[in-house]
Amino acid sequence: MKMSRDSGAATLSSSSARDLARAVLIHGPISRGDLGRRLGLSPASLTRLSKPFLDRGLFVEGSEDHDGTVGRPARPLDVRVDASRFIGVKVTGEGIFGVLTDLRANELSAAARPLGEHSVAHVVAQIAAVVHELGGPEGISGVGVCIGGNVTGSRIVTRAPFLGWRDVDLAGELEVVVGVPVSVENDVVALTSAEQWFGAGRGTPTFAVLTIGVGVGYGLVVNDQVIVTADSGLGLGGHIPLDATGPLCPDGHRGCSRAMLTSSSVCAQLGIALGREVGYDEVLDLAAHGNRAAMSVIGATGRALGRMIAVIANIAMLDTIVLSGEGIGLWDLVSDEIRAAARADRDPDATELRIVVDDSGLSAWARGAAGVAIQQSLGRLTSAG
Amino acid sequence: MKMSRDSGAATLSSSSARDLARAVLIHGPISRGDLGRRLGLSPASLTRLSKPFLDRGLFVEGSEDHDGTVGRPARPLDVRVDASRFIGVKVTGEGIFGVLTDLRANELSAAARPLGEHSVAHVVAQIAAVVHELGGPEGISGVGVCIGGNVTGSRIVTRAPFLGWRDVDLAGELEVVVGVPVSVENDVVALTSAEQWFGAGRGTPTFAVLTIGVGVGYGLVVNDQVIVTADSGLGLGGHIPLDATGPLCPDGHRGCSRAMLTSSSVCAQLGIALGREVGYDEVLDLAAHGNRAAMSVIGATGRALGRMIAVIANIAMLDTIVLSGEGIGLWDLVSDEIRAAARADRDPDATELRIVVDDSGLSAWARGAAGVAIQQSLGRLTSAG
DNA sequence: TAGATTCTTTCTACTCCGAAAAGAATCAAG
DNA sequence: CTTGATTCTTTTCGGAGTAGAAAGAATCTA
Repeated sequence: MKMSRDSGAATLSSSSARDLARAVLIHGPISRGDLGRRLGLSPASLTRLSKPFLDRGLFVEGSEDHDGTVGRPARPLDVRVDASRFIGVKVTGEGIFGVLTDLRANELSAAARPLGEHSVAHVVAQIAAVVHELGGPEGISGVGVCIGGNVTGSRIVTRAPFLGWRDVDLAGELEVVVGVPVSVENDVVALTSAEQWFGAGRGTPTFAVLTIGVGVGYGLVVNDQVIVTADSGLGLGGHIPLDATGPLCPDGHRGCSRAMLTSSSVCAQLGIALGREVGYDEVLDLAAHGNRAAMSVIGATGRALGRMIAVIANIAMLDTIVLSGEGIGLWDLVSDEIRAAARADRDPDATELRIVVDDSGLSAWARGAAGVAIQQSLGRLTSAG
Repeated sequence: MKMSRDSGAATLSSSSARDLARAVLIHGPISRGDLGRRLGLSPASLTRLSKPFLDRGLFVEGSEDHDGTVGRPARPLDVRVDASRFIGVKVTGEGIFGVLTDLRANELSAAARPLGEHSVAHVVAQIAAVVHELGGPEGISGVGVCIGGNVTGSRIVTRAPFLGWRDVDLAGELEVVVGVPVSVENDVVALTSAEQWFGAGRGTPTFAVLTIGVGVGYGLVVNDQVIVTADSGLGLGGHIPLDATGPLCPDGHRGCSRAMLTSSSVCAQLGIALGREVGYDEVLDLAAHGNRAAMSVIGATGRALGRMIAVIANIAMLDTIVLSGEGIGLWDLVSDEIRAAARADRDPDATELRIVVDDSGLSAWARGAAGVAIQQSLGRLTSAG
């Protein structure tokens, strides 16, 4: 028997409702018609599905977007982007970096803390300090944390070598302190998923994310699904042979991606040439000002990066690659060489690659963590209402 | 208003019905309960969905498979594998190779014809001759053709460099001659899809297919979907740098996968050493009998293959690789070196790779073509009834 | 002011699914 | 040989979700 008591409390938790919420979140203000086409649903279904979201104030109807065409103007749907704030945190061996974001993982402010020791209690305390510095946890809908290592169930860090952790319930411990839902994810998975929803991969069903910096990160999205395997936390993208004349990596591979692309490797190469220690930013600066040794090192790095891009495109069968990470500043110096090297290792008739650079550097990781929190929050919204 | 005229003519064409047909075809005799678990459907749905297939004689109920356990024995469903025969054909620059198969792409008999010239008419005639030699087209439910090059819509060869073809409606021309439905597909896509349905990839959601022989073929299946892109026919897997000390490929890449792994390259390398021309089988034979030069060449080839496997596993994020092609005979000689090389280029903590060898050689391609015809035929069955 | 056009909503019927109960076919025990 | 336990399958019934058609709404154009 049908209840008439609350006819507005329709589904909100079905698979279509979840898809709708996701589509609106990702594709900004968008009319019901466009949504119907995108999701493969009829206009009637869109009306039905969007009503509960509107009733609960999760969606707003945008201004009537009449762009000169005849006919009734579309009333685009959008999420109430100001309705909720999230905090994303990247944990490294040296410190905690956090950002405050809106519902679309746009950075509103940032904060950082150094990390003296690696005990769980200290890391949790420092994360909480960053959360407070960013104005939380009051008014915050969720906190996302990303970390280099294996994470299961978006909660437990099963293995984080750089912190010496095994099987730490980081989400649980942090929730006790901050009092809002916490999601934990592998850093590369978080970044990849955030690029898919909010970043350079928006609307692209298949693409790869390649980050360079302290390490080499590699994430893959195929047919709108982030690929996560048991090995996701291991950094498998760091073992690709790129240059047989390059330096050695810790595992003894000559010229593999870690040996060629990480900041420490680049600095070490130039350090040998100059006979003194240099930082990554200084390497870029020297190269930009014409220092021959620096240009040579950066050039070789760029060519290796181009080769890596080509291998990824060939093997993962895709044509869009997002570059990110703290070390991506070299793109501005040698983008032509990177592109040329990538093209040289592809078939001449192959599709031109689309290389997108996310130059938000360190904060890209933290925004990725926020993105994970946002996605989890969306799941809670649509399932519990 | 419901018609009672044909209450058994239930769906048969819904998405679930298609999934059911596929699952039964792939997983052999299987009970409704297992199917329900596999497809995520309730027992009630399985009864409903399987009824029309049983009514039309497309499925049979297997013998009651009571294996000692208590309770009512399961009545497993299976396709009528004897009900239909298919022919798969591989077209190369030198000849036509065809196989007769059952509904599961098992080879029943084989036939071959040389290909003197490459005109469309001649190729069509020779394919038709092979079909007749295999007992067709009477009693044949479909013919699949695979070919190295770009194919669209499972019908049109848009580009086949080794035949000098552009935009040839091979399916259409052949259907006129043989009178049964013809499907055309890129050879690597066909093989990959057949391995997924009927071969080594059965039940594995994500895996890669790597073939060596005249060329290097590479196919990818992620989350049960064969990855097909605009570049699928180009042989992108042939451009992976593997050995900086190796020979050159036609594009000038030193030690890339084509330069290292193709039969002609292997033969040429040993040919230089011995000062005479040798065939691929002879190279393997010499290596097996201890010829130092042959062992060296095969060893280097095996190590390159291992490195390629590692790159694929790392970049495509998978742990199962199917090796096939006419040149895979070297596996028997140097499997240990291949495995060792693959392991060396992976993270020490990474999942152990599952390397599966399909040693059916040339006929693997033709069975792949038959597999495509079978899949198309299944689509016709479930859509039209 | 009256169409024309386009977007959105309402109404209704249909498809598909699952939960629960009933039925069927076996084994085990008395 | 009967009874009960177990397991698989089928039937019944109601609910969730969808699309098609027609109506309604909001704009532009003549």
